[in-house]
Formats: sequence, structure tokens, C-alpha cells
Amino acid sequence: MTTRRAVQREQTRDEIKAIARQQMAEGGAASLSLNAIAKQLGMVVSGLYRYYDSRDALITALIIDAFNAHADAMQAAADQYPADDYSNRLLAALLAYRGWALANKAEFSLVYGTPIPGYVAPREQTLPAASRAMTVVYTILLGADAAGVLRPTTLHQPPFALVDTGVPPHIAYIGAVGWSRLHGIVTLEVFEHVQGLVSDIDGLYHAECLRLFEEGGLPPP
Amino acid sequence: MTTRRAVQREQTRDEIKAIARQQMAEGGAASLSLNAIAKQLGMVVSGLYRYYDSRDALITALIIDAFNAHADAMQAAADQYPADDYSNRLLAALLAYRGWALANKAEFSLVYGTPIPGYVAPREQTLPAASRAMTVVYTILLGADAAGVLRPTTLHQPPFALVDTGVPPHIAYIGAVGWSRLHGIVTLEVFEHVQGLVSDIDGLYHAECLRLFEEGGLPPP
DNA sequence: TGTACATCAGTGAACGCGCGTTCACTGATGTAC
DNA sequence: TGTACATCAGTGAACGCGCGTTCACTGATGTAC
Repeated sequence: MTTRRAVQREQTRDEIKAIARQQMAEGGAASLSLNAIAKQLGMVVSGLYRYYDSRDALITALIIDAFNAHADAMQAAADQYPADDYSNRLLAALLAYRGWALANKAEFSLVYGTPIPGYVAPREQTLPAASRAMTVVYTILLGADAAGVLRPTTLHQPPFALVDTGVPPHIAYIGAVGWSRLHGIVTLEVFEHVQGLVSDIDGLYHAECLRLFEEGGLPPP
Repeated sequence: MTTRRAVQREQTRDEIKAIARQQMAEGGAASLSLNAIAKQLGMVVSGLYRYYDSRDALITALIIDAFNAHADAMQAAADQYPADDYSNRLLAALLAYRGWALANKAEFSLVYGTPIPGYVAPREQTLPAASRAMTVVYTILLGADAAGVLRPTTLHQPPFALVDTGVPPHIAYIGAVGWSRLHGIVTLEVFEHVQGLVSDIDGLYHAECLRLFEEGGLPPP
């Protein structure tokens, strides 16, 4: 039974990440510093190396966590509605995309903003988590399509080349268009570029969501 | 005649910015360092303070330059077409938005990505330059509207609140929707998130541009 | 249940590094007369 | 055109700071018998 020490260890790993997240929330994603984390943890900085091999390893863990938390938020929002209520599930997931980003701006920046100088993400580690958010949306759309709820529209015939990820092209097309549109609003909002132009960003986001339902052929909720 | 020294001075200021841009292009926007710039310039680091009051002052200058260069690229692209060829002028400007961003990824990140930790942009200095890109688009749309080329569509009645910037709401609405949509594609592309999903990003961008023409009521070129 | 040993969490000192900023200085370029 | 002085570009040393990482260490917690 190695349990007790292992549990403690896992707790400390989590605590380190929690403090890192908190400090990122205060000073921005790029202000991450092992020294500052150790100080707040009440531990000497070299002690952190018992838990993470290096600063980069910690960043990677934070990135994976962020992707997962983002996807989890979307999934949880969708799950508030019954399995066959595709429209409400999708809208909830889309709103959660923005909601999580605004509630966790630093983590959103860490993942979708300027890369941290000197750090390169190990793709094979981060990619599975990174694609989860998209999978949440695909799953809902695939369900709707299988149930015959997804009306074919012009947005089902991609006029450009998509990467084959196993998802049927007409679903992938809606996904790509929807993601880029909504992501645009969210990035501009998180980095405060659109506030001088649109006062009701919530309204803009909703309007774009509804247009996506219409263009994608799913009845709006 | 203070000219000679003044000219030299202006040249050195430009050279400092050029080196800064080059180093940002190599190491990312956040890797900006006065020491590194001075070394490459062949000058001792304290000498830089003859030209910029501080690191932050240099960053501000670079940000203003980036906004201006971006808007200039859009304006120049539009100006390849006659003043009354609104459709081609607009499309050229929109394509230049992405083109400049891809050709100047570091400057784009500096301006639209995660803010540099410890630096806060003095809004009153950067705002005029920041709004220029949007002005290029507005001007074309206003011209088209005045010439009666802009067909009224549903995208002319904003279902949400816009900030009054002196631009008529129906124009501002098209601007906000178009900007956020296209910006989304460009950010995802610059930070390499969409490459695993869409292989022909050029095609996606064009398709979205054309949809904006249709929705906005301007005949596609 | 008790002892002998192994594992491992956390310490503390030290490493070399790069950072932005200051200050008194030298020597060249410019201005005033 | 020539001299006296002011301006200013660039130097070099020093400042204090925070950074990530290493290493030999102590002492507590766990395991084997």
C-alpha cells in the first residue's frame, strides 16, 4: 500500500497547478514562475522538482488541464438537456465555449494566445486534449444528423479541402466555420479589442450562434 | 538647421524598431529585449535610452507601427482598384487583413495576442492607430452605401447594442460581424490551431468573405 | 509488535544568466558670434 | 572663416532583481522481515 504518500503527492501536484493558475490569472499567462509558485506554496523552489521535471513540464500539464476543463465545461452545459434535444445541447455547448473563456481568461490565453517564449508544446501530449472541445460539438451534430434533424444546406458542401479526421465532411465543414466565427468574437473580447465597437457582445455572440443554426440546418432552440 | 543630427536620430530610431521586429519574428513577440537589440545594433544597451525612454516606450512604438502597417496594407490593397469598384476594393482589403497577419505573425501577436506581462498599452496613444483598419473597411462600405450599391439585408438591423462611433449602425453591424468572423480564422491560423482541421485555409477564408458579401448585400466581385 | 533498511519530501546553498535602468564620463557634432 | 561654448550620441561600470536548474543534505514516512 503506497497509497498515503501517493495521495499526498497527487494533492501537492494539484496544489502547484492551482497556484500557477491563480498567478496566471493575476499576471497573465506568460508571468508563470516557479519561484513565485514555490514562495506562495511555502516551499523552497528546488522542492518543486519533486513534482514536475521542469518549468516546461508544468506548463504542459497546465495546457492539458485547460483544454480538458474547456471541453468539460461544454460537455456539462450540453448535458443539462436530454440526449435527443440536439438544438439546446448545441447552443449550450457553444455558449459554454465563450463562458469558460471569459471566466478563465489566463488559461484561455495560455492555450489560444501567443505561445510562451522558449516553450514548445509537445503536440503528442497536448493534441488529444486540444481536440476534445471540437469532439463535443461533432458528437451533437452527428447525433442530430443520424436522427434526421439536420436539414441539408449549402453549408454542407465544403468548397475547400478539409483534413480527414474521421468526421464526415459536411459535419466537419459546419464545425470549422462555426468554430472560427465564434472563436473570433471570443478572442477579440478576451483581449479587449471589440469593446470599443460592440457594447452588447453577448448579443453579438447569440446572433452569430443563431445564424449558425440557420446556415447549418439545425432548427434553433 | 538641426537637420543632420535629427535625420540621423530618426534613422537610428527606425533601425532599433527594425531590429526589434526581426527579433520578435524569430523568438516571438514576448521575447523583446533591450539588451539583445543593443547587441545586434552594436551599441551598448544604455545608449538605447537616448532613443526610447524605456522598454515600454519602445513596445508602444512597435504596437502603433504594427496597427498602422496593418491598415496601410489593407488600404494599399484596396487602392489597386478604382474608387467606385467597391466590391473588389473590399475583397482586396479583407484578403490583405489575413495576408499581412501571416506575413508578420510576431507583430500580429504583439497587437492581437496575449499582452506582454508587465506592460500596459497607453490607450490614448494606441487607439487611433488601432481603429484605422476598421476605418478602411467602413469607408468602402459607406461609399458603396452612398452609391446605392449596398442592398439592404437582415445584416443591416443589429439585434444588439453597438457603440456609437459616428458610423451608421447598419454599417457598424456588418463591420463587427465581418471582423470577428475573419479575425477568428486568422488567429486560429497564426497560432496553428486550425491546421489539423482545415488543409485549405485559404479556401475557408475566401468562402467566408463571399458569404459576408452576400449577407451584407454587396454584390460579390 | 519491533527492528533495519529503503524511499522520498523538502531544505539550503550555489550556479550562471539575462533583464531594465541609473549615472558620470568622453568626444564628436552643432550653434552663436 | 575662426573661435568659444552648448548640445548630444554613445561608453562603461554598476545597481538589484528574478529566473530555472543542480546538488548534497536531513529527517520523516514507508516497507520487509
